[in-house]
Amino acid sequence: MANTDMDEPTGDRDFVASLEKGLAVIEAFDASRPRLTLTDVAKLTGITRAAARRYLRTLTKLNYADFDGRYFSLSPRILRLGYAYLSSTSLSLRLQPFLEKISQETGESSSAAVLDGDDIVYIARSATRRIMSIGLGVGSRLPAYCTSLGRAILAYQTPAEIEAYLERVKLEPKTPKTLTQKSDLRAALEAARQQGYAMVSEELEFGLQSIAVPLIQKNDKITIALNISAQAARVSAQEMEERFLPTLREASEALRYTF
Amino acid sequence: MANTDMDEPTGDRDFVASLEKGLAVIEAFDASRPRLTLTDVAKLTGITRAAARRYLRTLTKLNYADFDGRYFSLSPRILRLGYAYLSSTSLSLRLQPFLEKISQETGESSSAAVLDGDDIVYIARSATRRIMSIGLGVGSRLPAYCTSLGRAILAYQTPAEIEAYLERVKLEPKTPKTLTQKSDLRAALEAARQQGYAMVSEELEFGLQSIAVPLIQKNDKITIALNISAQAARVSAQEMEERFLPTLREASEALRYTF
DNA sequence: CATGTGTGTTCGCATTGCGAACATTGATAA
DNA sequence: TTATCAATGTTCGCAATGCGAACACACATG
Repeated sequence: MANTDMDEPTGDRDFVASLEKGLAVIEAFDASRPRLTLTDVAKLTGITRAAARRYLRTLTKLNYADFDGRYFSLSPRILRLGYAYLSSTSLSLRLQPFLEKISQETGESSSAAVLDGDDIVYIARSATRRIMSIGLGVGSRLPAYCTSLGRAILAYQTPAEIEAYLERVKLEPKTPKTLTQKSDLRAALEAARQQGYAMVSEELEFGLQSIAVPLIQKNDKITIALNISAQAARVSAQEMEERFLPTLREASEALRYTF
Repeated sequence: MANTDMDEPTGDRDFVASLEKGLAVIEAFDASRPRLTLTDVAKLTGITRAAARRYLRTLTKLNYADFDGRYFSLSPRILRLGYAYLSSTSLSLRLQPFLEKISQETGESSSAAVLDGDDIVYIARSATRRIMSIGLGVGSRLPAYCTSLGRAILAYQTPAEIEAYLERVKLEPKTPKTLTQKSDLRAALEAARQQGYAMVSEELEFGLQSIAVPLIQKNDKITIALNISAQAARVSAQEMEERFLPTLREASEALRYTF
């Protein structure tokens, strides 16, 4: 995920380009690239090898990264950065009891996520059982277009924001059921907005079904949603709507205006 | 948490001081300080107001922070930084199934944590029910000295590392039962090392009891531990040892050398 | 209304971080 | 085994970036 917009001169004397590059270096690491040489990081971020070397050595010196003589890897201290956000908003802390209650009442997994760019990020989760092949802990991110959480949030953005999103998003099929036509996604978002919830059946992953509602924050802002997920083979869409939607709405209502 | 060691000239031309300051700015935010002015950040980090202003504006421009005209706050994008670590190590992903199995078998909450400095950081968790007053999601941190996870890891550090840790740690009492004598903690760590597990009863929080075992990583390194927590009123220490320890040991054995 | 304090901003300048050139290492071909 | 080449890591002269003292502004207080 090379951050090529670093090349754009901002002409802004208040901008600290070194911080931008440093953060890009951190984000160069991911599941497919857990250990990187300085040349790897230079290629992924578009900065020179000399610069990559300086940032990596700085991160190592500050204990945010480890070095084994050739490869760099991130260290647990990096979690302080994400924790700074989670603790500062207390999102997890305040949402968790509601998600656990939902899980307990429905016997299914429940999550909350926030929209960040074109992705949703999980900020709290209560899992009764494992129904997905990928682990979804706090901090995990998924594309918004094919998740009920993403659609429940996107549906409440301004028409201009929705159109801008539809224009730039690439609707990659995750399953044969994934909506890949932008007109279809636009209609699904409009429907979600009308009915006050979003339902996604096997668009993200085969066998997975989920329903989500938006959480109305202060100033009627909406960037958070709550959901319930279940296996499509065990729970039909109609059951989700009849059994789970009231529970979600109750939780959302209790949390209205508290964020 | 002012980072005053930034004032030390490192004389190191490979060190990027701007990155150090930028990361310190991010870490200035926490639960007690979710929204800060640039003057607040300057005070907390020890940098000038002008510098604080540049870093905060840079973070805002990169969408890592928000600005309302006077106050700055972190944005969800910051979670990408912690996610870079979690996804790169796949720790949560690989540990989660084991913790869920432990939770299912024992009916109690199970967690995994990694040692980072003098704290433990939660990296995976399976909670059957809420038994603590504080939420403990991934990224949460607790002091190592009064947690079973912390002791299960500390017990396996080198004697020099343990002595260095005992010298610098401040054993603040969290409850009347917290060990506050360093000789007592040293003995508890030695006992944990001998018996292969650590047990903590109501030292972190009243009514909370937990048992943890270390996870032996590659090269016989130990920086991760697994635990089970329960309410002291419901489960005695002896029950934990008899019923829960085998389950933990089994999981730890299955994961031996895989990290 | 004047003064003092706290907070935010500017711009001349020095230090910091840059990257071209060099050094080292490892792979490959003869 | 040796020479050559490519890839990767490192250095240091230098200019651009980030610094902070001084200034500007806003608000509180007497």
